[in-house]
Amino acid sequence: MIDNPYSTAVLAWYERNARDLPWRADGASPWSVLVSEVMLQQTPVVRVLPAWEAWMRRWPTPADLAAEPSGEAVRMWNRLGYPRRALNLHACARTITERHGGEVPDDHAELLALPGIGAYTAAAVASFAYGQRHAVLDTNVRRVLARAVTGVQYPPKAATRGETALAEELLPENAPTAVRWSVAVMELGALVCTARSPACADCPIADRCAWRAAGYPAYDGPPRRGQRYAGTDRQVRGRLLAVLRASPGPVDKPALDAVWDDPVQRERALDALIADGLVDPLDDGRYALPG
DNA sequence: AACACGTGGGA
DNA sequence: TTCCCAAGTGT
Repeated sequence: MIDNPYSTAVLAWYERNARDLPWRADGASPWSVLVSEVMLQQTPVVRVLPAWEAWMRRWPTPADLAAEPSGEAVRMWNRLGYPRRALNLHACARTITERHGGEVPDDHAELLALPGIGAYTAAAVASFAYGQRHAVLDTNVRRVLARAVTGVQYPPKAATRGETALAEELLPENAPTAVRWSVAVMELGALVCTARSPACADCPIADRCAWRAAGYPAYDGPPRRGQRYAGTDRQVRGRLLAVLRASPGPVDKPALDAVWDDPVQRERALDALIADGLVDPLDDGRYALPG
């Protein structure tokens, strides 16, 4: 049975080229899949691998993490980036423990209600942890579909209804096949149909690729300006949190003041971290990771 | 609907 | 060096 014009070739390619990632192993728990998906939000696989191993070794179940203060999750997060994801995971663990009997929910809507779990992650966990049929639309899938089907170099900056409709239309009917298709397209985007230099010679669907057929027209949309980092509040927040993570206990204000010259920006960043729940201001004037 | 939100590696 | 990008989410 042919589900879409690409499925046979893509599934066969995945069969031979899938990476051996631990969260794809047969025995991988739903919790371990959820943790991997959150860590992989905007963070490359190679950097997630060791962090995931350490995290799962320390907190094999949601209850294990729920029993700890949130600051331990932030500390364990180390330099993965976007540390509020650590807070989200901790909050997920508490909710799962208190309201879902300690089991990661298998219902898409319940997953979506968890903190830090959006459209992509809910679909990914329902698919990869529970074998359900959902359109999984991440940056890899969006790029592959933009090229192979739509014939353009890059998808729009934000996912559109049209992209979601297309992904659902291409999704195989049979649930296990749909799951396989989803992970296979993601893998194709990650390994072959990459953003900068796609390896079209290795692509199983190059002969049906609309972008290739059109002669690889260059992206012509509005300039996609990257976000600057140096000098931003984000950089200051990063430095502040690095000091807290490196210290086994609370730190004095001067230790934090030392990371950035501009006091206005420094205070603004610290206040924001406190508001976000990533830093705890103690009564004695010192600061700590949240308890 | 833009924008904020970390970090590091490759070209 | 600078810029782009990496399994996004929340506001």
